[in-house]
Amino acid sequence: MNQLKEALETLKETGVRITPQRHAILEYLINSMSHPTADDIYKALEGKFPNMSVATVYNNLRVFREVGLVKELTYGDASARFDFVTTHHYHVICENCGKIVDFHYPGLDEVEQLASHVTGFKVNNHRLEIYGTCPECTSKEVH
Amino acid sequence: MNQLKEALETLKETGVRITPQRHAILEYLINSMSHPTADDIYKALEGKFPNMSVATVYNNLRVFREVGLVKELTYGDASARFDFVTTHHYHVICENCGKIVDFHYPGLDEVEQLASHVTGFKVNNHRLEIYGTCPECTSKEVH
DNA sequence: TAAACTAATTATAACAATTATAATTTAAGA
DNA sequence: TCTTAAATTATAATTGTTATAATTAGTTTA
Repeated sequence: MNQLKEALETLKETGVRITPQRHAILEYLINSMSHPTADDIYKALEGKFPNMSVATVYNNLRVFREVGLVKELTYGDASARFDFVTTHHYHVICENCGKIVDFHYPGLDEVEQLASHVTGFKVNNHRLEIYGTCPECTSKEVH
Repeated sequence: MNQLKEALETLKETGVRITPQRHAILEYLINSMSHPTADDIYKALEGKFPNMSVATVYNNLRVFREVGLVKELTYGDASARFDFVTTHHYHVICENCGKIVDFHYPGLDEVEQLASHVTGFKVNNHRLEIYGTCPECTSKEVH
C-alpha cells in the first residue's frame, strides 16, 4: 500500500531532500498508471508549478532512478519514458499507437542465471518487452 | 551461410534498390560482429565513401529495419545501436563499459503467448536484455 | 531564532542524435 | 540510350537531454 509514503521514506533514508517538486513528480508517477515522458510530467505539473523548469523534472527523475524508485524505458523513436518501480513486470507495447501495458510474469530468474553462467557477467537485472498490436488498433485495421 | 547475399536478395524482393552505400552498410553490419551506432558505420565507411552523408546511413538503416534486416536497439544514455537480424538472440549488457554480448536462449514463445492471451494484443516479437557487469569490469572493481 | 551552509531550482545556453528539405545524382527499366 | 523514380548529398532544423551559473530554499548549528 501507500507507495508515495514508502517512496518518501526511501528518499529520507538515502538523504535526498523532499521538495514540493519532487513530491509532486513522485505523486504523478505513482498515480498516473501510465508511462509518462519527462515532458508529460512537466506539462502535467505546469498548473501547480508555473515556474518549474524542465531541467528539474529531468534532474529529479535521474535522482529517483539512482535510488531505485524509477526505471527509465527507452524505445527507438520516442523520448524516454519513466516507470515507477513496483513489482517486477514487463511491458507489452503496441507498435501502432505506442500504448504500453504492464504484464506480470514470474520467474525469468533462470535466464539471468544462465546468462551469467555463459557470459561470465555479474547479472543485476533484466528487461523484457513484447511488441505487437493492441486490440484497439487491430480492430481499426483495414481488411 | 552467406548472409550478405541473402540480405541483398531480400532487398531485391522488396523492391529496394541496391546502391554501393547500401551494400557497404550491410556488409559492415554483417562483418562487424559488434552493435555499431549510425556514427560508427559512418566513420567506418568514410574511407570508401568520402562524400557519404550521415543522413544516408540513417535513411538506409531505417530502410533495412523496415524490411526486417536490422534491429534497432536503444538504451538510456547512448545513441541507438543497430544489429543485423540473424537468429533470435538476446543481449547481455555491461552497465559499466557498455559492452554488448549476444546470448542465445531458446523458447520464450510461451511468454509471447501468455502476454497475448492476457492483454489481447496481437504479438509480433519480443526483446530481452540482461544487465550486469562484465568479467573485465568486475575484475577492475576496487574492493 | 538567526546565521551559515549545502542542496535544489530556475533560466538559459549548449549539445548531440536524428530528421526534414531541396537540389543533384544515380540506378534500373522501356 | 533515355526516362523516370528513387537515392544521395549538403545543409538546416528539430528535439530530447544535459551543463552552467545565478538564485532560492532547506537544514544545521550557534
